[in-house]
Amino acid sequence: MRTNLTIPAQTDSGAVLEENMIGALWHICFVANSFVFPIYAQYDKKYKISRMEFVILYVLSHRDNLMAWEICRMTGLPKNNISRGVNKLETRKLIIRTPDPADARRALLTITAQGKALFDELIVSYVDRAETCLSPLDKKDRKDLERIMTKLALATPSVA
Amino acid sequence: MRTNLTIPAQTDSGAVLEENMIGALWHICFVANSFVFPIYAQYDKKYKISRMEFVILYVLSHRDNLMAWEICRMTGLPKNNISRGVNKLETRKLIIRTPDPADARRALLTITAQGKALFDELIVSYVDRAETCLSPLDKKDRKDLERIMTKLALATPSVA
DNA sequence: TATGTCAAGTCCCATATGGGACTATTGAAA
DNA sequence: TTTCAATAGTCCCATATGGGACTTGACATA
Repeated sequence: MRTNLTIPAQTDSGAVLEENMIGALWHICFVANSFVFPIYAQYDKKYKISRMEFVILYVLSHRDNLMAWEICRMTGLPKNNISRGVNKLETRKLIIRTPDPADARRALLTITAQGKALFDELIVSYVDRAETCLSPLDKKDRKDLERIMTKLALATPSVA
Repeated sequence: MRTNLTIPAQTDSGAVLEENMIGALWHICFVANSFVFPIYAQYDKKYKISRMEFVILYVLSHRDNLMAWEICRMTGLPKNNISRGVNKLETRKLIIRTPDPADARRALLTITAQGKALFDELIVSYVDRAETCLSPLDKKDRKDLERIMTKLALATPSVA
């Protein structure tokens, strides 16, 4: 078991933000990593689904007919990685790539019934883990968290 | 420029959580990645400091006389990576490893003046980026975010 | 129809990452 | 004092990752 001494945010640098905001971002990263790590490990081990592949399935289970670069934009992940994931998912018939007849560069991606079925299986662990991780939060905390994170996600500046 | 269509959280799985909590965690991961990615790229390019090395410097600039495994616990990062980082930082004289005379397995890590100086330089970008990323939040949002993320970080279940 | 530019993906390669085995040391039990 | 288990850390290796060059196609301008 782990005691998780998180670190008090105190730096010597002339911080522009209140110092605790540095800590808040540190904690966001820590929580994000701690949250997804075991999930991806399990997906890989149990389903041979990589992080990239899961992310693609996640996006496509919400939005149909997307191009690869749109998934990049929505996830902030590099296009070569997404490209690899798309190819693998296609060969496993979990998604379908429909070439756009009007523009040969483009291909629209759609999740298959098979893909959706797998995703619905995957998301169960995701929800379980979310339940575990968010259990210390009460109703109000959750509302606040949702509001704030949505605000941040919508405004987050582009990753190069 | 990026428009960042984030994804509405709606899954078919019988979610235990309110569905928006799945979205909240998705957003946490997205924000965390988008936040740190450019920073680490810059650290690597400009200072030849890797993510692991920065993390170690960060921790050691807050707490002295730590063992490597304590850094692992505080960051959730695997011990071999931390080990590599520690070795590199030691050869660059940014930290000092003091063997524990009472137990030859142990070594206490301390940041050097040189290391602290570098860290103070690094943290400036970190704060800048934090300022950018958190700019959509008002005072109350920030307070809430800090409170909630601290709560989460303290309670986050161990990573395998 | 040439020509330059941008867009969507893919490929290649060097490096980062993490699992698991291994070493060395300590402390406890027998 | 041997044996066993646990601890701290390192090593080895297979894979994941991301930068950047490259390919192909579309479209604008001439």
